[in-house]
Amino acid sequence: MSSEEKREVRIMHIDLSLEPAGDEERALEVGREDGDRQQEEKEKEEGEDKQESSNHEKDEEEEKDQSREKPIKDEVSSLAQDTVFLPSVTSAKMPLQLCMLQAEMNRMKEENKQLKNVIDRTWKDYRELQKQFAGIQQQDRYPKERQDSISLGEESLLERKKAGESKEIKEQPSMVADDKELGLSLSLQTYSDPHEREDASFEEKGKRLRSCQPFDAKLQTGELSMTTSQSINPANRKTRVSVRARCQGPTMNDGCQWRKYGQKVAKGNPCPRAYYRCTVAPGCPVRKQVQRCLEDMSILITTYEGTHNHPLPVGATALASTATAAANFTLLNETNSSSSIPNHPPLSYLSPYLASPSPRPPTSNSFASFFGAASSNGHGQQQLSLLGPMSPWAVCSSNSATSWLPSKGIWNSEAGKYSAEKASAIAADPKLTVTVAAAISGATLAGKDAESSSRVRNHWVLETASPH
DNA sequence: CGCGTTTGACCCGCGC
DNA sequence: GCGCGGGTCAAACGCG
Repeated sequence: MSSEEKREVRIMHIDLSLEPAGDEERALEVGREDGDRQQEEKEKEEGEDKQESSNHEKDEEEEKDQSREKPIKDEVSSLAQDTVFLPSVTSAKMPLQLCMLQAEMNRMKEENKQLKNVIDRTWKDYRELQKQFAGIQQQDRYPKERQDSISLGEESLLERKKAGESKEIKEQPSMVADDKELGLSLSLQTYSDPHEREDASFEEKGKRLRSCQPFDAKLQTGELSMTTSQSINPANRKTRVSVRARCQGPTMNDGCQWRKYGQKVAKGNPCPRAYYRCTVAPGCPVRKQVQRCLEDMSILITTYEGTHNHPLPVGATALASTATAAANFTLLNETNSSSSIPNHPPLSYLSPYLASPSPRPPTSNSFASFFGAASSNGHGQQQLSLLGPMSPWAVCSSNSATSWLPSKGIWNSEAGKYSAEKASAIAADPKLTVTVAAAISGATLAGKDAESSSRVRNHWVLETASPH
């Protein structure tokens, strides 16, 4: 072992960071280090036996003796020097010194053990609390939930949630924080009755604003994820897309230019809601509302409304594409299930150039594996889970992070028979394939300055409400 | 000076 | 009819 390596070992031993992520690794390192140190001690002793002392060397020892009386932090650095230069040092006083060193080492080992115990206890408590929290949330919000999903080689959040409830949380508490899981969901709703739209849309919106819902647990633990919800009102041809994003800045940078025209404090949320108008082109009817989530101020809820009357910047195209995908999904399903709405309005809330309300007959299942699965609750609401790696595509002014939270009580046991059918039908729509792919690639583009984009995993949920 | 933001007033729909 | 709440308007203000 080289002197540099030995010095590094010393430094690592001193580092007793309480970071949970590297706990086990650090423990291993400490173990290895202890082994190394024992080896070093043996080497020391051997070196002592072999070498005779000289006056010059005695001087060195005396200097070292003096250094022993220095504070511990000085001693630690001198320990490294001891280790490095020991082979050339011999002394009759060495055994005493070694005893002192070993005593010190033992003391530090004890300290390490105690700290490790503290960390372990803290983690146990944390896991227990997380388990309880997940259980409570499940009881409160998803009493009869059923979720289907197909993973893309990566385990679905929903799947994990379904299979092990809080198993993941229980067994891998650091996973959520470590993986920086990125979730994207598209929530898309259509209403034949304006009142129904108002009620359902705003009620749901209100619920989402008031509470951050189950997946927010992940958000709160540092997950990067995104939520998009879209509601379409055939009556007034308006599209609403809601995007949840963890964002430090006042607004999300979605690629468009916006001008603020109002601000209001909405009931139930002390955080003011800001109103923006698109200024990319004069007369563009698109507006957006921006409001912080009540329960997690770091989450920004942005709701877009209307259709752009101009081409979009690249950054906005990604978002638009994803929204269009959601819109197309609804169209497809409505068409397949003999929709009561014969002619759909342009569905892209962001751009008419991206809207493509022309579903095609299923020709391929190749995309089915990308999408998780679609299901229905038998009340006209459908949800599609999809998974895929991507980078954050809506970039906050500071960084990007996004998240999604499913609406309440979406799933039920009747969903199964819809799932395969719809997943393949959706998958068969080339336009959807293209738009989602565009969203993903655009995401990478738009989110290039987002942190940790290489490690993120995504969870998408597409949710629709058919006007039956 | 132009543009964007702020903020109080106003409008409108809804429920009682 | 009245009150409430959400959404919008527009004058005032700030900034580059």
